[in-house]
This record gives sequence, structure tokens and C-alpha cells, in this order.
Amino acid sequence: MHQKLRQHIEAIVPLTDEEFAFVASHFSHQKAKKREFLIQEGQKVNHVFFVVSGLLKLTYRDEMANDAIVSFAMEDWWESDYQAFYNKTNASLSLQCLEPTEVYSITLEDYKKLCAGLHKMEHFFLEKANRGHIASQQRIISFLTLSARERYEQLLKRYPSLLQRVPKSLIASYLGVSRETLSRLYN
Amino acid sequence: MHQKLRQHIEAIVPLTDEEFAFVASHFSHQKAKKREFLIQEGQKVNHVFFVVSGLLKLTYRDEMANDAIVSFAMEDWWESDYQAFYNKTNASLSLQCLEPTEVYSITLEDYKKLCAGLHKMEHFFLEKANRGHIASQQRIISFLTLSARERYEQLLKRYPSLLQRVPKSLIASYLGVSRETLSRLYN
DNA sequence: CGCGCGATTGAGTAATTTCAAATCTAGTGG
DNA sequence: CCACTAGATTTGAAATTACTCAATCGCGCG
Repeated sequence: MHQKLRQHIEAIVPLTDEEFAFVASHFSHQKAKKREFLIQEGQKVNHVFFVVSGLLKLTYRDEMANDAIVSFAMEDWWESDYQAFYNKTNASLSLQCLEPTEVYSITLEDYKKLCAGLHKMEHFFLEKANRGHIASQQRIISFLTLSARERYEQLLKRYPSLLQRVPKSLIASYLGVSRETLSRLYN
Repeated sequence: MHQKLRQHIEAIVPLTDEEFAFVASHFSHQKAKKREFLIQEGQKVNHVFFVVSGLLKLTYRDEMANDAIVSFAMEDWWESDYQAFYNKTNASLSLQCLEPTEVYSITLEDYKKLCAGLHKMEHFFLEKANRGHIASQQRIISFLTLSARERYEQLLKRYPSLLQRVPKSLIASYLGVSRETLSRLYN
């Protein structure tokens, strides 16, 4: 029961059975169909999600109604519109399933209770936040120093399975180029 | 003594005098001249820095020896090459003073001791890491959805003082365009 | 005054976008 | 099994945007 979640957490902070039971009691488990939204732009963001299996896209819709891919969330990733989640404001991002997806979710109140009741978990989330910050910074560096083609090759190397799993137009959006340009890159 | 640091921390977690004395005992205080490096690419990263006053640039040097501005660190900012800091690996980034700068610094060992000895501080750093992550994500979104000109205007609005304080070529680098292109934007 | 750095301008080149059309592919129903 | 359709991908061509390299400008400081 909850093996994936436990393994994932214990990769950073070891837990006793009782501690993990306490942790697990703060999460809900949920399955979502392809195309289903876990977060809708403009609505309240009640949860942070941990992806057990499947694939999500985190997107930002600009004035011209184009969806920019802020992030793909795959197995073992934590994702949300964190800004809206922590501040209890309306989402500026959307989180939607690209595949049938299984997640755990936690509310802000449970998140706070969990951290307060078990400091190890606060440490765990600190570690996750740091890694997320570092990853975002890497992505910024890729925009500053790499060509579209190089960013594409880097993405391929890092997540070879992505190409099989999502339409290329989404890859293009993630890389910050038009789908036509992406198509012309690998010639 | 240490007023800036204390106020900054207490904006998130209130502290007693004893608690703050404990916190302060883990930090060193340091002044650095313009052009001085706090982190050099290739070297070990021994500290995270809190900027009391002054201005730093965090840069990444690519194959063509261009320095890309990953971030400006101004008053009240925490900055480091976090990846290298946490993993005790060599820096891939440099952190250099653009102005005479006053900082507090903390080593990884003291950081761990501080968090272990005062959970409030772990909470504080979690909060900081989250905000950093969110800020980086916003910057990614600006690359995905805004033109160079729009990114420039957004930066101006957010940090009006920057233009006065740093050469425009650095602003260009931060925005991801050549200095010539930036120069042509405001015509 | 003149040096040096940063900023701007000009001209040619390269990369990317846009819009439109053509092609490919997977899934559906007959 | 085949035909058909919707969505995804590719291709073409013109227009835009950005880059590079070189030259010039502007200004503060010794």
C-alpha cells in the first residue's frame, strides 16, 4: 500500500512504519483520465500532486490563447501551481493529464499539519523545493546559452521517452519554438 | 547588530532574542569590493550568501566564453550556486560583485546544524526555496510567452533601479538577447 | 586633451515566425 | 478489410526578427 510514495520519500528521509502511516494519512489518492484537469486556470488550487504514474502538462495561457508548456510532470514528480497554492489565489496555470494518471494529493492545511507534526517531512519538502529551483535555473540557462536545436537534443537525452509519449507540438512549446521550427530542426 | 538579517528572517518566522543569537552565530559577515568573486566557476562552493547591500551577478559561461546572466542578486536576496553547494561539487556558475557588496554567508555544515537546531529556520529556508522556485518558473514563462521587448519592459517595471546600476549589456544578457538588439528595442 | 568603456548605428546574414497547403497516421464505422 | 476523418506533422514561401561584425558616438576620468 502506497509503496511508490513511501519509496520516494524514503530516498531522502527514512521513516518508521508509524511515521509513514502518519504521512499517508495526509494524502488522498486519485486517478484521472486523459485530458482531465487537476488544476484549471482561474480556479482555486487546493492541492499539490505527486505523480505515481502517467503524465501531466503544466501550462500557461498567454493573451493569444496559446498554451505554453511550463513543465511536464512525469512519474515521481511533484507538481502544482505553487504560487496560487501557497497564496490561496486563483491559478494562473493549468495542470492537465496527457495520459491516464495516478496521483497523490495534499491540501495546504494537511501540508502544514504534516510538516508541523513531522519535521522530517519539512526537510523532505525543502529538499524537493531546492531541487525544483535548481532544475528551473538549469532551464533558464538553456534558454540563455543554447540554440533551439541544442535544447531539443538536451531534452531528448534527458527524457528519451517523452518523444514517444507527447505530440511534437507540445515539445516545441516546451522548447519555446513554433512546431514548424521544431519540425525543421531534425533535418 | 545584524538588524537587516533579523528583519528579513522575522518577516517569515518570528524569533526570540536567544533564537536569533543562535541563528546569527552560524553566519559570517563579509564585505566585498566591486568585481570581487564570491564564487568562481570550477572551484568549490562553500557558502550561501545573503545580500545586505550592493549587487551581485550570477553567471554561466558557455563554450564561446560568453557570460550569461542567470540572476542579479540585490538587497535581501539569497544566492549561491545551489547545485554545487548542496552536492559539494565544483561550481558551474560564478557569483561576482557589480557593486561594493555586504553579505552574510553560511556553510553547508552550519546550515544543517542551524536547521537541525531550530526547526523554524528549516521552515524559513523552505519558504525561500519555494519562492525561488516560483520566481524561476515565472522567468521561464517570460521566455516562453513574451517577446524580448516585453521581457525588457517587465524587468524595468519590476526593478526600475537596475537600469541605473548595471551596464545595458548585462541587462541584454539577462534577457537573452544581444546588446545590439536590446539597444534597438527602445526606439 | 585624449583614452577607454559602454552604447548605438549600419549593413549583411542567419534563424524563426506566420500562414497556407500538402502529407501522414491512428482510430472508427461500414 | 477498407474508406474516411480528425489530428498531427511536414513542407513551402514570404516576412519578420535577431545576430554578427564593424564603425561610430558619447562621456567620464586621469
